Amino acid sequence: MPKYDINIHKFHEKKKRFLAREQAIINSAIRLAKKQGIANITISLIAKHAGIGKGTIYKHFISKTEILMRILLDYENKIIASLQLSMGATDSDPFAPIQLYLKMRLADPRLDRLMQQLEDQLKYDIQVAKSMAQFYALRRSNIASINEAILLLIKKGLLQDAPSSHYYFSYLALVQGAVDLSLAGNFKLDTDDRESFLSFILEIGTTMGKTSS
Amino acid sequence: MPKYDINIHKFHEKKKRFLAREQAIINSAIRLAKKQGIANITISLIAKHAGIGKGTIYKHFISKTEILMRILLDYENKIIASLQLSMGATDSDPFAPIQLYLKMRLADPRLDRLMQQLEDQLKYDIQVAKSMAQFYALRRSNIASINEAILLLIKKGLLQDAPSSHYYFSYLALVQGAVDLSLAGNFKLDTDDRESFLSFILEIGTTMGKTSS
Amino acid sequence: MPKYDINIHKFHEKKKRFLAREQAIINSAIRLAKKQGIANITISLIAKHAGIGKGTIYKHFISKTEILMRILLDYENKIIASLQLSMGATDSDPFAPIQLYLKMRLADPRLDRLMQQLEDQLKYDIQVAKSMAQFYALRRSNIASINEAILLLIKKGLLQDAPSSHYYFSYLALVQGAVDLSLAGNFKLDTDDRESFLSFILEIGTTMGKTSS
Amino acid sequence: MPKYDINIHKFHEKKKRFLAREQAIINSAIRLAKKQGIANITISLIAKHAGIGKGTIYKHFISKTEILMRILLDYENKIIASLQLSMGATDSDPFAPIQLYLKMRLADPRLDRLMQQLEDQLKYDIQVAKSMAQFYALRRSNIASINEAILLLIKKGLLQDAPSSHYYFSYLALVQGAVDLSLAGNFKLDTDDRESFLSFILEIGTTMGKTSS
DNA sequence: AATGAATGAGTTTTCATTCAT
DNA sequence: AATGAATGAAAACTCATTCAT
Repeated sequence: MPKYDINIHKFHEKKKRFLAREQAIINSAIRLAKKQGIANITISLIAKHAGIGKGTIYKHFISKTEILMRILLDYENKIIASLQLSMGATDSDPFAPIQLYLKMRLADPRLDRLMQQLEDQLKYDIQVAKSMAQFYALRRSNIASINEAILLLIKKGLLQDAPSSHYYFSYLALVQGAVDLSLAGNFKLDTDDRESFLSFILEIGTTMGKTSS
Repeated sequence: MPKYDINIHKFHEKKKRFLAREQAIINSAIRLAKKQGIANITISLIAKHAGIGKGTIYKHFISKTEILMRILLDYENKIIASLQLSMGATDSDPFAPIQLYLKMRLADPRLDRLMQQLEDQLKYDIQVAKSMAQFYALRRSNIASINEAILLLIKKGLLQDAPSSHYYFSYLALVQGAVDLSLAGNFKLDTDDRESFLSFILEIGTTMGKTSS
Repeated sequence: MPKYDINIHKFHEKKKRFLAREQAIINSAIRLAKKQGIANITISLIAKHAGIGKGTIYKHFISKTEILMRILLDYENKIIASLQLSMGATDSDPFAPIQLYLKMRLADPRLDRLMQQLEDQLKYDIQVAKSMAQFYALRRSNIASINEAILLLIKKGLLQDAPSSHYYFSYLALVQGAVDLSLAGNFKLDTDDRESFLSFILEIGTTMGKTSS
Repeated sequence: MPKYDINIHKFHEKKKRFLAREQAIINSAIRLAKKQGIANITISLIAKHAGIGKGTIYKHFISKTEILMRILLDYENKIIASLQLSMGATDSDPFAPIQLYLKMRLADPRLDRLMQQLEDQLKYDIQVAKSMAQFYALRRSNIASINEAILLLIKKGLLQDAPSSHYYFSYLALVQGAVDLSLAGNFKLDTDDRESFLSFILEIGTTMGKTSS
């Protein structure tokens, strides 16, 4: 193996480790934020839990706010990626995009809630105004995809004709609400109840307004 | 008028002013938190907006956390009061408690969201553990009321027989979701759309599972 | 004494103490900077030496840089004030403004040098760009005053006709240099030598280019 | 060519490259310090501008302070070297050492000012106390040379009899001042003015106290 | 009783220095 | 030998809380 190959290999190794560490920081931040609330996490804490030094975090993110911003963007990006994938396969199952979207957001309710709080917090931060604009662009794109899927269903006669925004909003209302409930501070659904409840919601979500064909 | 009457009068005046000031502090805190996020409010800011000195706040609350706790408790108390009132009148309209609950929480979505965030933040705070226990007791009481109303509806044949918790959760899911949507950072519903959407949700919320009698 | 008089009195007392403390901060900063170099002073240190808490400093100045900026501006303002005063009295002694300027800057060479370093450091700081512009305006005003005094001397035949800027620069060169020398790290002038040297410089400064009338 | 010759050659090559790199580091540091002030340069920045890695700098200097110390010493050494050279040739032009000294320090005013600031900063640093002692020894040597030149001039009747220290200080005063003025933050001398001003200073510097022979 | 100046514990952030590769 | 990612000590800065007036 010639020398430059070794170097390229090493370079890639390094890059991979760098990215892995970046992810470790984000994961630490998410885990801690989910566990004890955004208000109660510090850079020191994130570093300690990621098993790295405080300074290292600033090699990856220019500020604490940037970390939070990144988490929010990653989440929305992940959704957009999945959604666009399933949008290409509406022939086999025209309900797929909507179900996928519901599932993704219900998969980890605590995480979904965290994103909501991040959005609320970062909304007022001038420092990340540009990134927030980007975030809202992604959000709009996701909404557009869902609307497109709904219009297709209406066109195919699978849903009653109504403003797609009403369907979209109703779906989201259910989902968001289900997310919130899963967290409902106090009385937790046990695993079985939870399962049955979520499938109940999913059923409502996908039958609501369905034509009785 | 004897002297002690004057004193009693003065005392009441004082007490009234004291309570008014306390409410002013809370209102300031709520207004600011709704406007710029919990993360971005300080005691100084609250004091300034309430038109009083920073030190005065500590005559009313022993800590910043206590203020937040108080806001959260007030909200839940307000709901429980209304709910218990309407529970006494299920003869005239057995759906009334449920509709009331939905309406109260949808009345000011931003406020409702604020409460969610307060709950999330205070949940981890040992300092207010006792008050949080009290809060959860209120919450449980509210859930019990709703469940009671649902069971009544089922018993009257107005709802299909199903675990009342499923109904309760579905209602809440819709409400919570509707709240979140009303805030959806980015694309605002204009006033008309908003009206029609909220009534759409209310309709779903109160017809969902209704027997076709 | 009526009540509002007491209040006004108290208000003034408070204000006075506030300003005194502000000056104490600045004095601490100057003393420390003169003693151990700008590079080696911290907010904590300044606070400790001023006998106050760290946080208090931030009630008076929004950042460390602002303190430095303030010191620089104060110095230039003090010079401008004196200079403008003596500009009004050129009838009795037309050399007065120049001598005054020389004396002021030679009065505390270490302080003068500190100002030089502050200027060099703040020059590159965007944060205080506006204040620096103000500083340069003061500086220009001082230069103008000196030039005016020189032109008067030339007009009165007390100085040979030459570009006033040459005189001005030469004066300043001497002064600046004398300042620097007084500090010359290593071998200090003892008090007597110093006296005689400074009067030597002053003499050169005020005779340089004098007509032999 | 025998093998050890090759090795010796290689060794010299290496050594040369090593020294070149060292100079590159110093040059980078100087360039940056002149451009944006001592307070605003970091090791990372120096490394980047020298086109090498941060770690490499520590193969050459044990600390950042050492780099600064080195710059200061290099400057003073350069002056001493030139000065001693011209001291050997006072027969042809007895004013030569003084003129040389003035010229060297006026050649790059910004650099000269940098040295002043370095001196002020390092003066308080225990870490380089020994090097500073060495620096002051060089400085004393330079002063001695100048004094010697002055005494010669007086002995030759080319300068009025006066304490040589007075002449020395006056020269330095002029030079230092001229340096400072050349930098005078604000209003820059344009190239022509600057030329004429510096020669004006040089003239004063070398005629001041000259006997009218 | 009300105030807000003063405080310092606790955060974020910087950067010289180390060290594994 | 050269590198730059990782580090953490040290600095700047914030803000809930106290307390003299």
